[in-house]
Amino acid sequence: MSAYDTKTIEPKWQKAWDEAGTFVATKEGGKPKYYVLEMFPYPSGRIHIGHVRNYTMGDVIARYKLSTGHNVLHPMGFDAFGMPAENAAMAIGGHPKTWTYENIDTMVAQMKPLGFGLDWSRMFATCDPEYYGQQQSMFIDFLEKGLVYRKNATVNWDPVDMTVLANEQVIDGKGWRSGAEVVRRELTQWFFKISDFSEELLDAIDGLDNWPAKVKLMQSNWIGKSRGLQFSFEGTDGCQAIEVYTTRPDTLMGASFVGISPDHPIAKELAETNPDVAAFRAEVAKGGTTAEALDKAEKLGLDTGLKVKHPLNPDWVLPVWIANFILMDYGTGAIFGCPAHDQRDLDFCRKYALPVIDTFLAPENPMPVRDEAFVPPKTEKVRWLNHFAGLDLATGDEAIDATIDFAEKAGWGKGVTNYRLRDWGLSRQRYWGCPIPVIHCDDCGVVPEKKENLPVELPEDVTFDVPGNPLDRHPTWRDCACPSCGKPAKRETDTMDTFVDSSWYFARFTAPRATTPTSMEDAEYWMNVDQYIGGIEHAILHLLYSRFFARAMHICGHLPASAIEPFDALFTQGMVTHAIYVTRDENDRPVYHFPEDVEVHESGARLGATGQEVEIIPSAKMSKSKKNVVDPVAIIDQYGADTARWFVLSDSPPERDVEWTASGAEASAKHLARVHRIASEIANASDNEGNAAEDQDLMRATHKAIHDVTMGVDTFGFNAAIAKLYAFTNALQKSKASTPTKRDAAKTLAQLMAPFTPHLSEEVWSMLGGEGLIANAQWPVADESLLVEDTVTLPIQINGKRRAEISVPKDMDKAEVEKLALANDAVVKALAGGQPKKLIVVPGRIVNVVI
RNA sequence: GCCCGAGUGGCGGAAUGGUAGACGCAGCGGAUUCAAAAUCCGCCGCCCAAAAGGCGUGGGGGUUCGACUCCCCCCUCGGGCACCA
Repeated sequence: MSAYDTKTIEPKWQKAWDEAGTFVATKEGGKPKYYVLEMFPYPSGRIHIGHVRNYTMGDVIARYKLSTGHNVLHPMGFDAFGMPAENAAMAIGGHPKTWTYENIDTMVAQMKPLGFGLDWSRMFATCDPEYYGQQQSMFIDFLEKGLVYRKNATVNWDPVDMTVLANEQVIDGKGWRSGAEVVRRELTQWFFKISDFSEELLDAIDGLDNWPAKVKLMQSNWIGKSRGLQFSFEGTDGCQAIEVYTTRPDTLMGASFVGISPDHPIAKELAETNPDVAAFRAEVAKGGTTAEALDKAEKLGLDTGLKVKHPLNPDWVLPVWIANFILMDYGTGAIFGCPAHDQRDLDFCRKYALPVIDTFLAPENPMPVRDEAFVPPKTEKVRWLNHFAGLDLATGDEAIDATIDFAEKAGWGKGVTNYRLRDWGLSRQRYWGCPIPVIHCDDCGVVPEKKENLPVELPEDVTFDVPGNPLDRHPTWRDCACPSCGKPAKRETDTMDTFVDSSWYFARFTAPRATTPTSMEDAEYWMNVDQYIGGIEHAILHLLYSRFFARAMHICGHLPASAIEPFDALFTQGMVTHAIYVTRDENDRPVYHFPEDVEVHESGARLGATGQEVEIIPSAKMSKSKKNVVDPVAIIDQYGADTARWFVLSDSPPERDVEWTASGAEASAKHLARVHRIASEIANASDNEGNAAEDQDLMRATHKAIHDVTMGVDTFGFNAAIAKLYAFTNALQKSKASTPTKRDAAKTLAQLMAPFTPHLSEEVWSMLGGEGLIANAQWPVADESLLVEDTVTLPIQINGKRRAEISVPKDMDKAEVEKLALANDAVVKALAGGQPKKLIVVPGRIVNVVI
């Protein structure tokens, strides 16, 4: 009997699949298609155990669908542009391109031994000029269709390094390298008009039936549709009118100030002549640009001295303040503050001694507001005080509607629908990204590059010894002739956000070598992605941008109308987490360490090499930059790919995060060896006559396993499917059935395991005389008649607590069950001669006696 | 700060509103062995000497004959917050 030797088995079957072209996607045979896609990886250097988990899930689906008669597309590529490559070039020298392609080679070499059923012939990286050239071509199409434009937007500016920083490069409001206080600065940047699609993107969420509800909810909230009132506060002498947007117009009588954003045109204008305003704007421009930073920053205001008139009473004037919590991008960049019914406004008014005016009170317990704003749900009735639209007892929602009506009729305001969703800024002042294919000409303005000159390739002769974008200081690349008039002009030196790269790769996989962005014929056949798998961290940005992009691509003729929602079903897998180990350098900046370099004891953790004490930060998503990654290569080396694949899907439900622990892989390896051993014994056993009852039992167990495992795979219950496979293996091992029945059962076991442990399954299949490759064998179908049990065990509860059980025929009628239950010892004892208050019989389920 | 999730034995976790803890790990006991590894068999939520019984799904309330599951409040942890990918 041969041992379970993964080092010979696994390469053998990988070669067999390769030679048979098992996983090369084709459109032939008139079979239904199935497109399964896992979010493609960033080539950080080496794969980690989270990648293995993610791609194994996709592979289980891909192999299962192949065996249920589908033409399967299961591709792989790399999201290869981005900051880490430039950081590596800065830190260790070399070129981002070299670093990136070497990483890709390494990762492919690590993925191949895992035996994923991928169509490697379709692989590409987004930094391939063939890919980003097509992206540039689409950018030009988008420009023609008015889907791209330029405007000013704020960036994190490092005044020492004289460069733009990413949010993650701003630590506590300071630049990560220079340590200088970051300031917000405006630059002219490129934007996609995603906001034109707000309503459509929101509406279409309803149709995403196979998306997780939480993702749909997150996207809805992100788009943030609101209805409110837009109107102007007339200025008094010297002040222009200020247009505001409010979602609570009903509280207008509670207004105590008008607030404008520090970036509001009026604030900017004032700053030119008023040094206090200029100083205030400079002060609040410190720190990062993130919503979180702005939200958490201390609320600061400055009285401009300007006054405006209340729209309902021209004698009532309100002061105009500049406040740092008002965003220029949302609404009109100006608000009125109603402290009685908004906690932030209340804090602001208490801080700056502005009045607080109640506009409504709780019907019972009508207490005026002191230090806590009164903000009941908008569906709750409240008592209005002198409401201008004549309301007395009404809900917030009713009051808002009535107010908008009132203002529209009176002609001083109009109801407006607003969205929180902002246009997508795609400009990046960095080298390692897709160049934006436009040229700036003094005479012609912004001119797109001619399509025949695409791709606009990145120049290779660049260095990263100076901060900033090397494209900016590369005259021979930057200087060019205007495509329109031929005069000397300059190329755009901004590159695209890497989210652009990942917003259409799924479409490119359908025709990865096409000389246009997509091929309609292939897109029509393969789109949509039937099952998309990726991390919940992409719930909003990547998935929303992709939904926008598919629409934009359709408008430009690159995708059929049927593909504007590109992902039919979405599954968000949990992350593999691990503690982070960190020490501090001489400047108190964090230095991260790999788990294998750290020795963890009960008393604490130390660096293996130096014994230096290490701080342990609780588990977080595995990330190369934090070095809390586990390399699967050692596990594959020691136990084989199937063990790694089996292990990452067993135990934890796929949607949940898992904390990585090294123990447990061995147990998986033992189980697979046991399956191999059982199968070998059965393969070598001579035919015999078992007894009929044993045969019947094993057949029932087999069909139960087919049913349960199929359901598990269909519903992403991989851990549950694996538990059933354990149970079935136990049943097979203990069975006294005849050899032919056992052989059939073992072949079925191999088939059911094949999506998870394809190499072992092929081996067992061939050992037992299975025909051809198990990868191509038809998935087994459960015989319903073998699934039903004749008798069922009914638990008997007394007052909801289980006290006994009875065994009854499956279809025994209710009255009979009641009789049996009342005759049960435990029930008789509990009743003590009395009558039950209530008797509940759920046929086939449970009996509950209420006493 | 705002939006979205998750929390069940020593551990990973199972459970259409119907027997809480399937399956696996660890642990304990046994068989086999000169011995060990491997393998096989059994036990295994907590309290109680055991039985009977009681308690038990992050905490507190509620709905229900019956709640891990539904509702309300709270705690802790995780994800996202538009330039990490």
